[in-house]
Amino acid sequence: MTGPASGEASKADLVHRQLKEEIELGELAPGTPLSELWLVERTGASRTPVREALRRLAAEGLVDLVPRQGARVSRVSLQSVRDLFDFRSLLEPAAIRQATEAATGDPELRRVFATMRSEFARTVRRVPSQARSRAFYELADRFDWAIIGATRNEHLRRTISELRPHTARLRNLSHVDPQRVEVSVAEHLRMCDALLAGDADEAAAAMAEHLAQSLATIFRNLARGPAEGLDLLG
Amino acid sequence: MTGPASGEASKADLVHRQLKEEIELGELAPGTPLSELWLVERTGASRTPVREALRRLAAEGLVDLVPRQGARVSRVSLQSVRDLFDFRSLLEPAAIRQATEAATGDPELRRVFATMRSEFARTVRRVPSQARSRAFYELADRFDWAIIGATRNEHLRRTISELRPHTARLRNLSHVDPQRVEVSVAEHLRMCDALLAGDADEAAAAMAEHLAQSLATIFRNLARGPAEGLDLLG
DNA sequence: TGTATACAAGTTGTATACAGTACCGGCGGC
DNA sequence: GCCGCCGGTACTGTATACAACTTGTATACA
Repeated sequence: MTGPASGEASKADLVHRQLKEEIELGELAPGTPLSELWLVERTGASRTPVREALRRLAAEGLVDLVPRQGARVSRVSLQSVRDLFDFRSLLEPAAIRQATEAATGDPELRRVFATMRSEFARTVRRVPSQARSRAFYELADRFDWAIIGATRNEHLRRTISELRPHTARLRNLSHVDPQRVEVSVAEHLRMCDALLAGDADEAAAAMAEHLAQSLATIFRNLARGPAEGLDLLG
Repeated sequence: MTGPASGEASKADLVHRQLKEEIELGELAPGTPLSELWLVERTGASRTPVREALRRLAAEGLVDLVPRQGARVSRVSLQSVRDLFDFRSLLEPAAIRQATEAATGDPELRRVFATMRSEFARTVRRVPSQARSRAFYELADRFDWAIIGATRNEHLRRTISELRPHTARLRNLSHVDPQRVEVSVAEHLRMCDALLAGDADEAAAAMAEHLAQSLATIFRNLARGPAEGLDLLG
């Protein structure tokens, strides 16, 4: 077999997606060596698509590629976490600003966010605390994607999208803080309210606050508990 | 020959760099089809490194890659220009802000920018207007790189760097406006002064103003003159 | 014992052969 | 005359063979 069928995904796409997911979930821990031959055995594809997948992951920053030496799952340092959140704090407030403006003139989009707002509220009220964090993160993901989707600027959209796997990985590598979920729901409600009210400044401020709180929580947890899979370099 | 010598660049790197430069300079016009075989003939490398170079260029947005169809030099629309400058207006003020803060505590860095400031001033005073625009753009490039280099945040640095080829290409595809150069020098002087004075807000404002003026000039020129190599879709 | 060197294993970088698809032309039917 | 079918061509996607480099280890030597 050599060519992929008509509209289907190429093997390079499949390998790329699989590895990306495994890195996100932490199944492939930071620092894990990724030999091309090993991935060939593992995925069933040949070296060419494996190579392409690795290069793509390297471009996204999920893999560190040393020229004549090989690839490893990229490591996570305190500095990299700071950098990530600083950068998100620059981009995502701008994105929610654009989304707010887009929603102002688009009833359909408003409905989407209104629905999400009620879902956030329900998450706090009705979902048992056991399953709450999972439900919340799923919902928060959808919220983020809705923001991204409502972002007009192509570059902004792409750049934020490429940051998401890093954020997700960070969440999966560290422990979930149940208390954090409660507060984070409130932050999302604030964002929804501002967005639905058409108040772009307030929405942006709410997003900035949300990111600052997320970062603070991560750092608190790291200082307290063990840093599973994290390198404490910075 | 198969492996690259010790510290040398791989063929994929070479092809990538060569194509990037040709696209930047406009020698490969937007929309030009880039068949792998054609590039093999043209560069002397085999398909594997050529493929890798194409994928990399696609990731940078310099090439449009249609799955079973091939690659073309990416097209430039009015919308893409707007998007590019809107995005730069988000990133680069933040970058010069960081650079300003970095320079405050780093005499060596201050010296670099001080030197550049005087070079900008000299460009206006002494360089004959014939060679002025070339000298100016070279200097402006160095200025931009200095800003990028002084940027602490890894993501910010990388993202701005990836935007630069697009900006450069735009400049090379459109006609240079000698009047614009005069004004742009003044804008750069303002940025230098603010940076050296340690006034991050003013530096950021100056950068925003500079970008807005650049965009306005481009649009004015496009409305007036012919749009060489540009698709007027947006 | 410490250092330098040669060897071996494993890895990536590259070239190339093969398989399957999309596009383009001409031809026949309606 | 127009539309749909069909083959040829050129291309991409994939697999694999080969060459060169890097690293680690064992050995010889000072």
